[in-house]
This record gives sequence, C-alpha cells and structure tokens, in this order.
Amino acid sequence: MSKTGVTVGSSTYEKLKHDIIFGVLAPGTKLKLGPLRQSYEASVSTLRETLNRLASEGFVTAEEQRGFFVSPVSNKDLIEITNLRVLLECHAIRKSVVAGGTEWEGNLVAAHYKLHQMEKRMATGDESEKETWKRFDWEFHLALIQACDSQNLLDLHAIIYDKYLRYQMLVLTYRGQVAVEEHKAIFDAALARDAELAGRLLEQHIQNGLDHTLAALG
Amino acid sequence: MSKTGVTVGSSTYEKLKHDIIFGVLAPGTKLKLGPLRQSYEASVSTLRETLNRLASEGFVTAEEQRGFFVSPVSNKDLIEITNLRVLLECHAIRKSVVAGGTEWEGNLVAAHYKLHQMEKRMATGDESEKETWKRFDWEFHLALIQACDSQNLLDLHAIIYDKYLRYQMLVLTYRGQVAVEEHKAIFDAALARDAELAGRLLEQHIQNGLDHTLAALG
DNA sequence: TCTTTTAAAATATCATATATTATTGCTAAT
DNA sequence: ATTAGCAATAATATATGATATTTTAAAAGA
Repeated sequence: MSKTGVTVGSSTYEKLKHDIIFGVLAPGTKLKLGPLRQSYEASVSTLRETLNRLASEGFVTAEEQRGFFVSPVSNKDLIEITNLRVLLECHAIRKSVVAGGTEWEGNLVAAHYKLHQMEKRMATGDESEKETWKRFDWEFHLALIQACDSQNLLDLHAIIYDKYLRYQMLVLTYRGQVAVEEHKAIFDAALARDAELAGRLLEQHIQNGLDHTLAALG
Repeated sequence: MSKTGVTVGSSTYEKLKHDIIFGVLAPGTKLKLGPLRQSYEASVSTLRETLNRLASEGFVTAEEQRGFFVSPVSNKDLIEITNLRVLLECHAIRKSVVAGGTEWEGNLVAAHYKLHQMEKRMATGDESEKETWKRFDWEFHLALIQACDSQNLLDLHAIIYDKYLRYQMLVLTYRGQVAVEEHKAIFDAALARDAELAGRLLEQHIQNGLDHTLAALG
C-alpha cells in the first residue's frame, strides 16, 4: 500500500499499520515490545514512537504502564466509523464537485478507469490482487473529494477511511456488479457537477457497504 | 486543564500540548530536542514519543530527518478547522439532544450553570481566570454533545476543538453579552429537545465566534 | 558566484538501567 | 480441600544516556 519509508521509524509505522489494517495482527493482540523488536527489526524506542502515533490515530490502544494492544473491533465501532465516514466524505464530495477544476476532472477520470479495470478482473473471479483493488477503490474515493479545499478534512477522512478499510479486510468479499454500478453513478454525477446527487449516491454506496460488511460479520 | 499524568511521557504530553494551545510556544517554533530536554525535563526518547503523538493530532509538524515544529497557523487553517467543528459538533448535538436521558440533562444544567457564573465574572471585567472560563466553555459544549452515542465522534471533536481553542487563545478577548445569550439559547433549545433549532443556533454561535476571531486577527 | 569540502549541530537509533505490573508458589484460614 | 492473602520472582513497560547518521552551516577552492 505504501513504500518503505526512508527512516526506520517511518517504515516500521507503515508495516505495523498495514498489519493491523489487513488483519495480520488480530484485534486485541497484546503488542509486547520485546517480540515486536524482533519481528519488525527496530529498537524499543522506535517502536514506542510508532505505537504512540498509531494510538493517537486509534489503531492501537495504549494503557498507561500496561502497554499497547491492537484496538478491538465491534459492530458498534464499525457503525460509528461508517457514520463518520458518511459525514466527512459526503460533505467533502459536495464541496469538491462544486470547486473542482479540469485537473480534478482528469484525476477523477483516471482513478475511475483504473478502478473499473480492476473491477472487471474481480468479476471474473480473479481475486489475486485484492489489495490492489482496494487501493484503487481508495484512490477513486480520494479523487472524488480531492478538490474539497480543506487539508484538515482530507487528513481526517484518510484516517477514518483506513479504520473502515480494516473492517472490510476482516470479511473481504467482492460486492459485485452492484458496487460497480454505484461507482459509475457517483462518477457520472460528479462529472455532471451535480453535488447533491453525488452526495446522496455516495451516502447510499457507503451505507450499502456497511450492510454488506455487517451481514458478513454475522 | 489537566493533571500531571503518572508517567513522564504523559505529563510531558500534557505540558507540551498546553504550551502549544496556549501560545507559550509560538507557531512555527522549531522544537529542538536538546533544549526541550532541559525545559521539559525528559529524555530524547520520551520527547520524541510525545512529539510523534502531537504530530498525529496536528499540533506539531514533523519533517522526516529534519525535526519537529509547532504547527503554523493561518486564516485558511482556522476557517477549515471551524468548518470541521461545525460539521462534527452540529451533527453530534442533533444526535445528543434526541438521545439524551435525565443523566445528560443534569450534567448539561450543571455545565451551563458553571459557565454562566464565570460569564458573569468576565462581564465585570475580571479577566483573571480566562483559562477557567475557557474550560467551562469546553465543558458546556461537551455536555451538549455527550449523549451523541459515538465515542469516535467525541474523540475527533475533542481534537478539533483544541485546535480551535488554540486560535482563540491567540486573540483571547471576551465576546460579551452576545455570546452569553447564544449559550443560553442553545441550552434552552437542547433542554426543549428541539434538535434542529439547537443545531442551527450552535452553527450560528460557532460562526460568530469565527468572525470575532478573524476580525481580531486582522 | 558557484561548487566542493569540512566542521558543527541536530536527528534517528540503539543498548541498557530503572520502575511497574503480572505470575508463581507458599502459608494460613475457612 | 479450597480459597484468600502475601511474598518472591519473572516478565514487561518506561526512561535514560550514549552512539551513529544525516542535515545544516561555514569555509575553502575553482
């Protein structure tokens, strides 16, 4: 999902975050400094810096003098995260669709094209590149809101999206043609500069994804 | 605003965050580890943990291999932060006003009472306890949204609120009787369980605060 | 003036020491 | 016997100072 940063700290951060989001480290797992030191090839200090960052973002839970844990998951948390994603992303898409210029349009077209190519591969049953597919999904959603003109909003959204992604990865299944059509509809509404429609379609899209995930979680 | 945590790390975090929010450390200041080590009486590693946390939250800006800076301020950033606060807090108050029980009402009444007492003191020109006043302001706004039933939303809001507070502290002046009446109106609407009205009044209240701050910043 | 070299400062990383928490095994009481 | 309380020990987290890299600044050379 991202290359190995230049410093030990940043690459450790990337690796740990990836392993939490993609379920390599199960929810609730105790993150003991000693063992982590070996598996991530970093010193205690570097690991603690990383864990503190991840704790601020909510992927890790820190208990004073008792150490770090992979944050637990729950249906309630998933629903809260989804509601926040709807709140932030729908607000952002409305701003973005109104403000976006030609540059924005170009990036959006490119992002949708790439996502659609991958969706076609997924439709054939080729599930060898789920991570790539999810990355293109992320890039498409990011492209939609990119022109919202608020870095603070984009930053917040990125974290919430990653938390949402973690739940998706727990049950990762392809939602199929329906989701493809939803993406297309949002894409068309955005290019047509219909901010309200784009917002409504996006909300429905995210809501459907939640239902799908909740059903898969049982 | 917060007590001196039990570990060196947590108390350093509290102190540094406080000093950034309350302007002791000016925006843009380079945070060199050596000097910090002395003024905050903590080791390099402990300081780096703290700075990484604050960087995640946006109070500090980290540049790979170039160190840490107090995040800069700008009118654009203030406007972005305010818009996010409106988005999050108004959403939360609507949920909260609908869902709140007697416990919530009680806390809200208490919070408003305390805030109002302090407002009366401020009105007399007694500006000796600005920090206390701002804390009661925070507690009132928190009490309003407390029952929104989303810890994720409350966590996000707390960070955004602190960022907003930092801008207030740069120009700290008492907005006077107008703000007092706005608080009272929001309070009444909340107790009357008029979620829509409470949301609208809150949005206007925050917007007015922004105008006041922008005017003071010049 | 521009590039290259050198010296100083600052950051990133580590290994180790200290403090805290968790575990184990024992004793005594019900 | 079983369990509650308590001590001793092990495991773990926290904190520090020292070291290795990297960046920045200054000086020298073209």
